[in-house]
Amino acid sequence: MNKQSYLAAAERHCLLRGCKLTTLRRHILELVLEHDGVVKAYQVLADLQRERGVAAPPTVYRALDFLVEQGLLHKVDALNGFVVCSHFECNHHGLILVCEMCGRVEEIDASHFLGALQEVTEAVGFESREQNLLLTGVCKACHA
Amino acid sequence: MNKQSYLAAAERHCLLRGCKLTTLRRHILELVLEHDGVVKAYQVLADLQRERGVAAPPTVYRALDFLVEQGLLHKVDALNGFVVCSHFECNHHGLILVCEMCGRVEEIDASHFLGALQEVTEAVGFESREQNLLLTGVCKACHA
DNA sequence: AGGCGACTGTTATATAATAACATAATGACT
DNA sequence: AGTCATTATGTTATTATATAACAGTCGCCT
Ligand SMILES: [Zn+2]
Ligand SMILES: [Zn+2]
Ligand SMILES: [Zn+2]
Ligand SMILES: [Zn+2]
Repeated sequence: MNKQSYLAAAERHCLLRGCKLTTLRRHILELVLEHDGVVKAYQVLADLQRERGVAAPPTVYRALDFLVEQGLLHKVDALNGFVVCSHFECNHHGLILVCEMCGRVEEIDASHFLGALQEVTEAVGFESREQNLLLTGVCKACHA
Repeated sequence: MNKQSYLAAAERHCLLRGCKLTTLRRHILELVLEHDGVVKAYQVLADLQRERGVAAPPTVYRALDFLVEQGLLHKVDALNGFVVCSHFECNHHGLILVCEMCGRVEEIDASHFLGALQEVTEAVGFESREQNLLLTGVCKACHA
């Protein structure tokens, strides 16, 4: 999926959810899309400043939080970063693999697995919030 | 397991692994043990300062990193915190459930799951580093 | 027009983590 | 014991990450 159609789909996705992908939010989503893999908030901030002049952290964080909330991005806690979700339309349960060396991200479907996981947690009365699990490690390429 | 026997076991554990639980590291482990659930580095720092006078961040971070490396603590990325591992001696694959509301932590064994998980990731050539998985959500008590 | 709710701008600050270098303690070897 | 390498700790400064708080703007409804 190229960037233009991704952005169009993202816009539809937000509308369906009753909220708006504003110019700013869309801009920031574009900036994230420019990168491969994990992107950091302050990197996005720098990009934004380069393109638009002055900008402050809250501007970026608010937009990123919005995008995460809408499922367009996933937050990568282990790296203080964000990654694009490439299949936000299906109600997926993804397993996100982040390479510690190159920063590349691979999101694989693990619905069956995470369903089973949910059973385990529910057995102890725990209601899990996230539907996307994240693992850090070393990818195929870097692992050689 | 009470604190004294935990600390003794921790000391043995380190020796077996060919490194030392020094006075400082032990002290910081004790400070973590004082709390329930997730503890933050700067909280430990404050505790240390209260007990010992002056102390700086690197002192705490180095000790915490050591303890994580030895498997005595787990790092909770999602909350920038640390939790005690209560069964570091068995070669466990734990699933750590962190309550977003109260901060309490429950570590349940999920070896069979994580074994299956490993198979999935290996299928795409990814070598996962962590053996302990973390989920955030809402615990039984807070969930009512 | 007026008021409301959302989004955004702006300034300041809080929180988390590390770099870089200095000093001290430990242990191996002669 | 004395030398030397290694590890651990102290110290200062800085970088990185994230949020609070308030002010202004804009579209929309009445
Ligand atoms: Zn996804
Ligand atoms: Zn890689
Ligand atoms: Zn554990
Ligand atoms: Zn709770």
